[in-house]
Amino acid sequence: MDFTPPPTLTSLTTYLLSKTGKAARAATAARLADEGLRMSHMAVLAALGDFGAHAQRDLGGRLEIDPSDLVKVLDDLAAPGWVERVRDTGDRRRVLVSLTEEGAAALKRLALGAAVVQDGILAPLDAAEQAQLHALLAKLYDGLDPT
Amino acid sequence: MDFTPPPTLTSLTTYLLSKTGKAARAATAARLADEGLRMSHMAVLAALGDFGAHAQRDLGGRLEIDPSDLVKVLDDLAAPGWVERVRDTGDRRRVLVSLTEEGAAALKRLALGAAVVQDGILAPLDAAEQAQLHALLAKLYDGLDPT
DNA sequence: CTTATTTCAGTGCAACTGATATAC
DNA sequence: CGTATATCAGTTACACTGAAATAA
Repeated sequence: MDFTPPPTLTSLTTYLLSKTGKAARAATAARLADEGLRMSHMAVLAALGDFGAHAQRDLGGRLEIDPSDLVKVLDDLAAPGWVERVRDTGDRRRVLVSLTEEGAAALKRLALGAAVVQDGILAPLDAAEQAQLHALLAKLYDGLDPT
Repeated sequence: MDFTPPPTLTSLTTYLLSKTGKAARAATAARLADEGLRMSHMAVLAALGDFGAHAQRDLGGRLEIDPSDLVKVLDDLAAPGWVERVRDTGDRRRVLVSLTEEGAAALKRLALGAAVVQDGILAPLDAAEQAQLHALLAKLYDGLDPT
C-alpha cells in the first residue's frame, strides 16, 4: 500500500507547519518524559531562569498555562527542590516562585537535551537553511494572535 | 505584567515550530469547527479526492488515523452523503470508501477556507519568504521519522 | 487454526471549567 | 462588598487499547 499523504494537504504550508511542529513537540516531549517531566515543567524552569521569580499567576500568564494546571506542575518541581514557593509578604495572596541552584542545573541539562533533539529534527537542513528557517518562524511567531 | 516568552525557549527553532504549528492547527480547526468538522474529516476527503477510493484500513494508514477512530469520522461524512461505503466484492472483509460529487464540492470549499486561514498565518512574510518557508518545511517533513 | 478488517467499548491524558478559601 | 490569587474537583476532547464479529 501507498502511504503518500494527500497533495491537497501537503501543498498547504500550514499543514507542513502543523505536522513538523507536532513532530518537534513529540520528540522533545519524549525526551522530557524520560525524566518524568512534561513541556510545562521545562517552560516554567526556563521562565524562572530567564526572568527571575514570578507569582504563579504571572508565570501562567507568560507561559499561557492555566493557573489551575500550574499548581500540579509546581508541586512536581518543588518535590526535587528545583523551585521554591514563598508567600509574598507584601501581598499575602501571592506565592512567589523562584528557581533553586538545583533547578538551574536541571534547566541547563534539559535545554541541552532539547538542543540535541532539535539537531535531529533539523538534520535535513544545512546551517544556512536552519538559520533561514529560524528567522522565518520567528516572524510568524511574532505575528501570532496573542490569544 | 510582562508576557514575553522565555528566550531559552524562543531561541529553539523546535519551540517556534511547535508554537506556530499549533497556531496553524488551531486556526484551521476553528474554521472547520464552524461546519461541525474536524481535521480528520478534511484529511479523509483530501485523500479520497487525491487518490480515489480506499479500504478503511488503507485510509487510516495513509493519514495515520487509527482505524477504530476512522469509523466515527466516516459515519460523520456519510451522513451528509459526502462519502459512500461499499463492501469490497473481492474481499468482503473490506469496505471501500469513495468520494461523492457532494463530497468533492465540500472538499473544494474546505480547501479554500484552509487557504484563507493560511494567508492569515503567513501574512508576516512576503511571497518569496512564504515560498522559502514552504520549501524548508517540505524538507523537514520528508525527513520525519515515519512512525 | 491463524490472520485481516471493521466495529465497539473502555482507558488515560492533557486542557479547560467551575467552585472554594484566603487575602486585598 | 467586590476583586484577586491559589487550590481543588469535575468535565470534555481526543488518541490509544482491547476485544468481538465477520471473512479470508
